[in-house]
Amino acid sequence: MSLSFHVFHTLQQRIVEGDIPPGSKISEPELAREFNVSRSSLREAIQRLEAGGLVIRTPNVGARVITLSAAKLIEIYEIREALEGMACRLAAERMTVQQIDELKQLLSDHAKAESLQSGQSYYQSEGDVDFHYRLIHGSQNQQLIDWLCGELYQLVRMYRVQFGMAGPRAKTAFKEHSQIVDAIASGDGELAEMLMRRHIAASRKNIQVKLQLQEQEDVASISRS
Amino acid sequence: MSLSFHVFHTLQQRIVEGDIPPGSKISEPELAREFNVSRSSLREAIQRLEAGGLVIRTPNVGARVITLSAAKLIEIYEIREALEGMACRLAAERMTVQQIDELKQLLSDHAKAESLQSGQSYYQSEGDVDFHYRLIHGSQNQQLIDWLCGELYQLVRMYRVQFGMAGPRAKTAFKEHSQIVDAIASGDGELAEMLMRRHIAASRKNIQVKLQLQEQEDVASISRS
DNA sequence: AAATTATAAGGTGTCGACAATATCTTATTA
DNA sequence: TAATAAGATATTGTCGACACCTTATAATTT
Repeated sequence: MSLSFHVFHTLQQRIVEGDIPPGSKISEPELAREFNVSRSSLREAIQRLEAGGLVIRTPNVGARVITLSAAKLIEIYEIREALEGMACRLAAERMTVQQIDELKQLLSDHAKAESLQSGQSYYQSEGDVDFHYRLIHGSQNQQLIDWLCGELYQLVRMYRVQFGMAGPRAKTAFKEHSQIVDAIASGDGELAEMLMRRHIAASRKNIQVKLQLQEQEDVASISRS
Repeated sequence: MSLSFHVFHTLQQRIVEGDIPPGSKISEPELAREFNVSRSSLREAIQRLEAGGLVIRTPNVGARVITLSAAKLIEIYEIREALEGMACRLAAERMTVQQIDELKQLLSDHAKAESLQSGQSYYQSEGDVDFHYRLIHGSQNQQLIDWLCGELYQLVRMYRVQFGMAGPRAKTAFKEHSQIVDAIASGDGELAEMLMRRHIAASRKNIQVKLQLQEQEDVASISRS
């Protein structure tokens, strides 16, 4: 496979997983040595990271990993609400009965896994992503699929890791997912969209209160010191 | 300014304006000679074009300008409906009175220009874009702004040029714009979003019937030959 | 003659090097 | 001592060159 692509892929993973922390300088010579590639290949990798919104390059200075903020996370969720809502509407109109059955299967698998493990680890990290992933593909809108499952997905993952989100919304989310599938199964695009939008908006609000609490803790710890 | 950026900008313009037609091969050596730059700089420009979705690169083969299709255009409008709808909702909640006044001013300017020129040239090509542009910025969602006014905007422009769209929707669109501004002025985000979605959906449907007609003509001309 | 293989040409991927710019260190001055 | 200026160092932007892969052309075979 292309050398620069391999470097890109590795760096993307490291950034998203927090191995290279937000705000870090991306040094071309240093990384070129580490990967044993020329700077040309490394620069191409960096450019892809920039295109994916994971790093920001300033002319004649270099690239830095993006810094995360609560405000930007909210922005992402606003976009997700609009886009995945639309994806859900289209999915309701376009998914085949077979695809819908597979979605139902996925959901019942989650139900079992949840009752078994009684934890959110499986559900939140794997199941939730899987569910949204399939639904987006059900929209059969390639541009939508590419963007949501590519660029935006990596950003969401990065925030999940950095802000440590597992959330106690597992059971609630499962119920919401079920309702969405029902709407899709009955071909009600309008309802499916509305439910998905509420689902994501609820997730956003959940995050907002959590972040506000964190902020208050930070303020408290500062005034304590 | 960065050399590669200049090349990128020029090529982007040529592609969008149709000067380099869809499906064309992008030859690195050829263009490097034309711009008097090294292949490195040119490759960086091509990569940006790829990131912007204007060209597609296949490994060890090279880059080609994207090919346009009715299906892809519909996809874009589905995305715009969702995203600009959301932008409109946010704008209604967040725009200052001054910004809203400017928007009203813009609209009345359009009204004058329309009655004066009695044509759609000014309105459709400049006014429509201007209106949507301002509204999107009103959302104050930076990610949304970047994507809609950057990547997606260029794609829309490219389709407009290639498919020759001016449309007799000037008067209708103006009325719809007015309603949207009214909703924003009264701070009704829900209504503003709905109106914007209808506005874009109507535009999409308008395009769809036009494309269908073109297709029929094409079929007819083939059977005639 | 058509299909297949071998050869030649052209293009892309990758590399190391140099020039221009930015950053850090040291010396100077108020 | 703090701020500024000058120099040294490191990093980025750009270039030309080479190796590998793809594509076009010519030769061979059935």
